[in-house]
Amino acid sequence: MTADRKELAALSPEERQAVILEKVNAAGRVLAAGLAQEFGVSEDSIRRDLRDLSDAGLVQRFHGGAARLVTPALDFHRREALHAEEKQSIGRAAAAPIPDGATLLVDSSTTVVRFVRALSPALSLRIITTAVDVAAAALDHPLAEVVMLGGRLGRLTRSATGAGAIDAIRALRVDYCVLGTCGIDHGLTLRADDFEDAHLKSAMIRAANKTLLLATADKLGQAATYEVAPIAAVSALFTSSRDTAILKAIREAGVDVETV
Amino acid sequence: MTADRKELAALSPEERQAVILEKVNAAGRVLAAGLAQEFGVSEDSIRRDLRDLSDAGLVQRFHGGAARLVTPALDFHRREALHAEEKQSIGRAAAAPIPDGATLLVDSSTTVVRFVRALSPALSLRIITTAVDVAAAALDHPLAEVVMLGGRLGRLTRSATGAGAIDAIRALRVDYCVLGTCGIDHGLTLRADDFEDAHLKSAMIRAANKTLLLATADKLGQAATYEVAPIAAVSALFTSSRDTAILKAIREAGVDVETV
DNA sequence: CATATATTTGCGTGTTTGTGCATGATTAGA
DNA sequence: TCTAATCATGCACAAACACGCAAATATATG
Repeated sequence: MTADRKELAALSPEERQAVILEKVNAAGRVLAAGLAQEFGVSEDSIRRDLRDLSDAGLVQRFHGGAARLVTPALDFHRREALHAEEKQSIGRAAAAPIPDGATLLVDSSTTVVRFVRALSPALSLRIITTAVDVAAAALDHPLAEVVMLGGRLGRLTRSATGAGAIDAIRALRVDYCVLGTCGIDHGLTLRADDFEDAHLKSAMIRAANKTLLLATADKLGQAATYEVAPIAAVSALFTSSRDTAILKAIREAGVDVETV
Repeated sequence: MTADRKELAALSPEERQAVILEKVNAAGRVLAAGLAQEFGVSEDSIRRDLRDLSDAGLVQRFHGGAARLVTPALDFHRREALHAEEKQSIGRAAAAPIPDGATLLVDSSTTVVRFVRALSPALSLRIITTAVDVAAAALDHPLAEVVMLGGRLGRLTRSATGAGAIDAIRALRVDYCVLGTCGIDHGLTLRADDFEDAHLKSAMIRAANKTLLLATADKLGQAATYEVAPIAAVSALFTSSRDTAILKAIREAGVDVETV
């Protein structure tokens, strides 16, 4: 949305790099030659930008351009296999208190996929999601009604993004919002590079009566630049972390913390 | 080095290796010659890729290609592949003529999933679908932009239904519509019980410049109650059927029939 | 306002990487 | 064994790259 260019107005390197980073995360990969033409600068400047972004650890370079850090190919399944047991038990714990007839709004993450799989088959549920993998898992549930929110799919999250999805969420009113992707510091945080997702998640939280947060141990204390919501917006946190200091602080914010 | 250098977007070696690794793990084994053709590079480059992957301990090489390092306990993907070599070759045949830069509107079926997997990784495509499994497969394609149309998901087709999806399709204008679920009699037919899907499919056909129909042998001559469109609405039929009588009739309706 | 300093940019130079082709070596299969 | 296919190695070429330098621009300071 910010890509509006005034044809000849020269952008500062910072601005340009911000736009490039956005493009990389949206498209998966960009070519130096194409960027040079788009911005009306030489390829050298683009290369300098790419090097800066690479040094900052935000993109991965290759000959001809740059790509997103985590390539889509080495993918979801690999991440899912990582810390599988931990995610499994978090998912199980979070699924336990879900009552019959509930409507759930579920974001995209490997942990919430476990959560969906752990939901009792005896429950009649309504599961709404933007993520293809969550939708696929939810369809295996015998009684769930599954609604997929559409849009352009992000390669990394394998989930819908953009204004369409956000608008659809704004029109919703659900019992539970189930999140698994956020880092937790003083609030729920996301890396700045997917700031579109941040809007999506805060819309999800607003649409829900209660917000459940599922977080593996590595998520706690992970400060990221973009704050989606204050920690008090969360109703309950399910985590494998044993970091008593942080957990105590979260409890004192009024969050029901359950460790597994 | 003159001649027409490929206009196709060249993948970096890293990206190519990631895709190859995926293919190896999905298919069990790959052939160097086939990969070279798919990626539009020489066999030498493929061999270098395979050597790198082998050095990294990710695949096992053999003369002619490479194989998965550890064969997982019988996978349900494997069962599907074994049972449906027919679908595989139909998908491959239908994928072959798709040009670079095309926009595809894809319906839900196991056959079109094969089609999506068979699309050359060297192509820049835009894949729009209502089916979660198609979306998941499309996200593995390195250059595709994937758009998921939202809505309530049907349990059987694992795909969006309803007025929302139909409206979204009405607003589209695409190059190819790829269908795999219809029966074929005198026209494209669907069982009466999913008449909502019939509306969806006819909207998809109307949105497209060309309609490709992928049909396993059992689909031909299968009369069902609801007619989605006349057979002449189809541009090309890819099928494993050898039923000369029906195929002749279809050809005479102006459809380009290709048997595999 | 003028000058000094810093930043950014484009171009030239040499270096690295990726690729394809040629030439032998190796292997699978008859 | 023999034969054809596959493979490794060396080489050449083009594309992409990093580095240094000078001109242009922006920013700061007296």
